[in-house]
Amino acid sequence: MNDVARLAGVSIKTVSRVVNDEPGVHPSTAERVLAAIDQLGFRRNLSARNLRRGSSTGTIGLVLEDVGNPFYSGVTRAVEEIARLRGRQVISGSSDEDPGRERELALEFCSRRVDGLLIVPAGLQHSYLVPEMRAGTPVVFLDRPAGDVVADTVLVDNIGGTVEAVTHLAAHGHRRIAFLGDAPDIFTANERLRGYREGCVRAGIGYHEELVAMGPHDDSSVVTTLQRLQSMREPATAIVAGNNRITVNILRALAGVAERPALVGFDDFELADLLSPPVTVIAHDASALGKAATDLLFARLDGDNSPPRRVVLPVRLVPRGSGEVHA
Amino acid sequence: MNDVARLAGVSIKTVSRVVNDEPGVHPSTAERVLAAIDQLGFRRNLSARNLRRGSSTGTIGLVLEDVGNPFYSGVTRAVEEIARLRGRQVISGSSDEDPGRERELALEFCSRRVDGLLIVPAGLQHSYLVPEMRAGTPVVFLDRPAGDVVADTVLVDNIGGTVEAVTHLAAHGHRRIAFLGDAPDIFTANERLRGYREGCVRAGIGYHEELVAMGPHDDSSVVTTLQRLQSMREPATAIVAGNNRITVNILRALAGVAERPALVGFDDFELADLLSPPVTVIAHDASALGKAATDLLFARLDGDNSPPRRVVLPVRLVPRGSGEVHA
DNA sequence: GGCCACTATGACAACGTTGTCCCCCAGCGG
DNA sequence: CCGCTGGGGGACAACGTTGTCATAGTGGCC
Repeated sequence: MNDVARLAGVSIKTVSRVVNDEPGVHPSTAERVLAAIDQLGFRRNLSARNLRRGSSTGTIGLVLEDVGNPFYSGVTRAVEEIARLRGRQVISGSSDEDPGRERELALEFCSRRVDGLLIVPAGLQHSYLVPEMRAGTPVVFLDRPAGDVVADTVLVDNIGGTVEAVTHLAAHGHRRIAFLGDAPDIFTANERLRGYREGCVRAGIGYHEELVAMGPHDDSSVVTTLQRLQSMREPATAIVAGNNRITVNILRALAGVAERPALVGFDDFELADLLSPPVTVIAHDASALGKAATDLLFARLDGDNSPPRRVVLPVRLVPRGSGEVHA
Repeated sequence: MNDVARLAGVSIKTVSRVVNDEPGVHPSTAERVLAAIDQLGFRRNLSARNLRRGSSTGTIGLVLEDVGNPFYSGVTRAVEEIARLRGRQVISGSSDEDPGRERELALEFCSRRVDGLLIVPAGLQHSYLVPEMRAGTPVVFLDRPAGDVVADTVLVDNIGGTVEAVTHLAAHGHRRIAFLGDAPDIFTANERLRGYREGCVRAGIGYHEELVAMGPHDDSSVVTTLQRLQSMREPATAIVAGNNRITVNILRALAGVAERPALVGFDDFELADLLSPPVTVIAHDASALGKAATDLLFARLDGDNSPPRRVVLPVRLVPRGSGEVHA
C-alpha cells in the first residue's frame, strides 16, 4: 500500500480510501491510484485489515474426524455452503479420532481468531475450550456431544434409529439379531448400542451379550466376528451395522457367501440401492447435520445468547430388501 | 497481552518472551505471567504475530470443484495430511465448476496471504493469478491444467486411461463401444474423449460420432442416451463412462435391465467390486494426486525455482468383470 | 572500590491497515 | 477584502505482536 501510494503520488490513506470505495476522492486521483494498484499487483492484506478494525476474521473453524469419509465430506460441503452465504471461509482439519489432535486443531483455530468453531468431538474433555467460549467464540458440537462443557450440540437420533432397525428386522421374523458397532467409547457407537438393546427388549426377543461385537472393526476382524455369529448353536440371522464403514466391511466379508444374514446399516451410502440385495439402512442427512450446526453457529454470531441448545435430527429407515429376506 | 502484562506486573515484552519460550526470563516472573495467562484465558493472536514477523501465515488455500465429491474429498484429505506435517492449515472452498467462483476463492485466499495455492481449475482463464505468482505465491494446478499461464500442474493420464479402456473392451470382442463424457469444455472430459477416439482407431474399430455423448449428464439424460445407443441399427455393446458420477448414473439407469452392455468407468469408486456384475474401472488415486500437488507446492516453498513442472500420474485398469461379458 | 560481564527487564518502533482529526484551498456571499 | 463552507487530502495513532536496543541491578575479579 505504501508502494502504491508512492507510485501514485498520494498518501496511503488515500489509497485506503480508494481500495475501500470510500467517498471523497477525486475521480482523477482514484484513477491514478487504481493504475498504480494494477501495475504493482497490490492486494489488500486482510489480516492487517482485520487486526486494525478489530473485526471478524471471516473464518469458521471445522474440526471433524476425517474429511475423507463421505459422511463428513457431506457435512463439510454443507458448512461451506452456508458459510459462503454469510461471507465466511472454512478452515478444516481432521482429528482422526485423536482427542489430542482435536484439541490442537481447535486451539490453533482459536489462535487464528476464527469467528466460530464447529467440532465433531474425538474426546470427552472439552473444558480446554471454556476460556475461548467465555471470550466470545461460539462453539457448536456436531454428531457427538461435548464431554464436560455445556454447549450447543446437533445430533442425530442414534437410539431411535437402531430401535427402528431392530423393530424392522423383528417384524420380518428375525429373533437372533446381532449388532456390530464401533468402539464403545465413541458416543454414537454407544448410543446405537443402547438403541439396539432397547429395540431387542421392545421386540420381545431379549438382549443377548453374545450377539454384540463392539470395538474397531477392520476387514479381517469382521470376518472372524461373522464366523463366530454363524457358528453359534442358534446363529444370528440378521445383523445391524453401527456405521457406514462397518456396513461396507460386512458386505465385503459376505461377498460370495451363499447363506447371507439380513442386514440393516446405520448411515446411508451411495450405491446401497444398487447392490444385490440392496441394503436397508437407517438414513440421516449429512448435509442437514452440517446445515443445522452452521445455522446454530450463525445464530450465535448474530447475537442469540439463549441457553445452549441440543438439536436432535430425525433418522429414517429406508427399506431396500436386505431385511425382508428371512434366512 | 496487555491485560496479561498488567495483571502480572510486567511489560508486554516479557509476556511475549514467556509466550514464545524465549530465554532470559526469571522463573518466578515466568510463573506469574503464566498464572495471569491462565486466569485471563489469553491466547496469542496469530494474525498479529504473522503481520509483525512478516512470516508465513501457515495456511494453504485449496480450491476444488466440490468437497462433497468423494474424489475431491480424497484429494483434500491428502493435502491436509501433508500440510499438517509441514505445520500448515488448509483453507478450502468449492467452485462448483464456476470460473467466477474459482477466481473469487483464489483471490480471497491471496488476500489472506496463504503460503500457497492448490487449484482444480474451473475456468480456462488464470492470468488473474499472474500478479500473485509474481509476488511469490506458489500455485499448483491439479487434475486440470491452467488456462493461460505456465505453472506447475499435476494431472492423471486421461488419454492413456481411455485408450486402455477401449483396448480392453475391444480385446473382449466389442466393436460398438460408446463413450459418455462430461461437458467437452472440461479439460479432463475432452482428454478422455481424445483417448477414446485414439483407442477406437488403434483397435481398428473406427471412431463413430453417433456412439459419443458429451455434456452434462443427469439421471434422466443418461436414460435417454442409453435408449438411443441400444436402439441403433448396430447397438452399442459396451460403454466407457467419463467419470465416477456418470458411471453411477449409468449403473442406476441400467438397474433391472436384462440385457446390459459392458461397462468401464473412469475413476474408481467404493463398492465397485461388490456390484453385480462388478464394475471394471480406470483407477487413479485421489490421494496420490493430492500428495503430488502438495509436495510440489512445498518444494516451491522450500525455494525450488526450477521451471514449472507438469506431472502426469499413471492410471491403471482394474478388470472386474463388467467388460469381459460380451453381450 | 572500581570495572566488567551478565542477567532480567523495559521502551520503542514497526508490520499493513483504517479511524480520527486536521489542514488547505477554491468558491461564494457580504 | 474578509470570513465561511465544503470538498479533497494528509498526519498520526492504533490494532496485537515481536525485533532491537537500552538500562538497571548483581556479583565477581583485580
